[in-house]
Amino acid sequence: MADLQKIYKILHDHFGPQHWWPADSVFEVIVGAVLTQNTNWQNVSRALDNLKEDNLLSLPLLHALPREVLAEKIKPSGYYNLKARRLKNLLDLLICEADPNYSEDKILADFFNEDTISLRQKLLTVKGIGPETADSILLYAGEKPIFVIDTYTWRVLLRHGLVGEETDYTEMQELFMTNLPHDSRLFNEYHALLVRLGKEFCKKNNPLCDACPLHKIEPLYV
DNA sequence: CACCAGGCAAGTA
DNA sequence: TACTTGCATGGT
Repeated sequence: MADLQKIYKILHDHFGPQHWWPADSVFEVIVGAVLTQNTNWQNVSRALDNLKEDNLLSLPLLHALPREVLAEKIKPSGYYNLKARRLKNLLDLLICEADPNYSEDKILADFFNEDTISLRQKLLTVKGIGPETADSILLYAGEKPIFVIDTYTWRVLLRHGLVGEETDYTEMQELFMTNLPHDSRLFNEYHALLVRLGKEFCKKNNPLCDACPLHKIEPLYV
């Protein structure tokens, strides 16, 4: 079994650390997690810049901002009406349990001060937050040891014969989480490396090529 | 012009 | 349950 540790080493040796998630604050990670749904990061970055220009990138301010105004600000990220609603739903969750006198940092620290499973289920109740967005928030904002699966991850695993077409999100997540130590820094770097590999070598209509660092790893038996 | 990008929920049969 | 469709901007 070509173990996942070995694949990690290959990727890390090849690409080096990826420094994810690019953001200036925990709150920015959370907002970015919603904005990046089915959208490239460059467009998300523009949307975040719009919010920063107006000094709106804070939990209380965004929560108070009318949805229509928020939608205009995040336009470059695409699906802006939808994402404005989804963000609002998420902000409601973060605010509703919090003491209004607390700072953003305190509110978020309190929010993440709970076990990962409960938090994940809570996030998944929010309309517009699915498994990937929830896990991204848990891992990259909350530093919880949970593995994020995205289309790049799926495509990389599929192309290299590590999983079958029918493998779903949960199965792939379990594959990583039962075969690796539950370390948030490892999961952070590993997922970022898989995305990096996907962008460079596993784009949607690109064939496998010899230059891919995983070109000849052994099949993985689950 | 077509196709793609760090998904998700709602609709249909 | 298992597909399909809507959402939308900006880069290649």
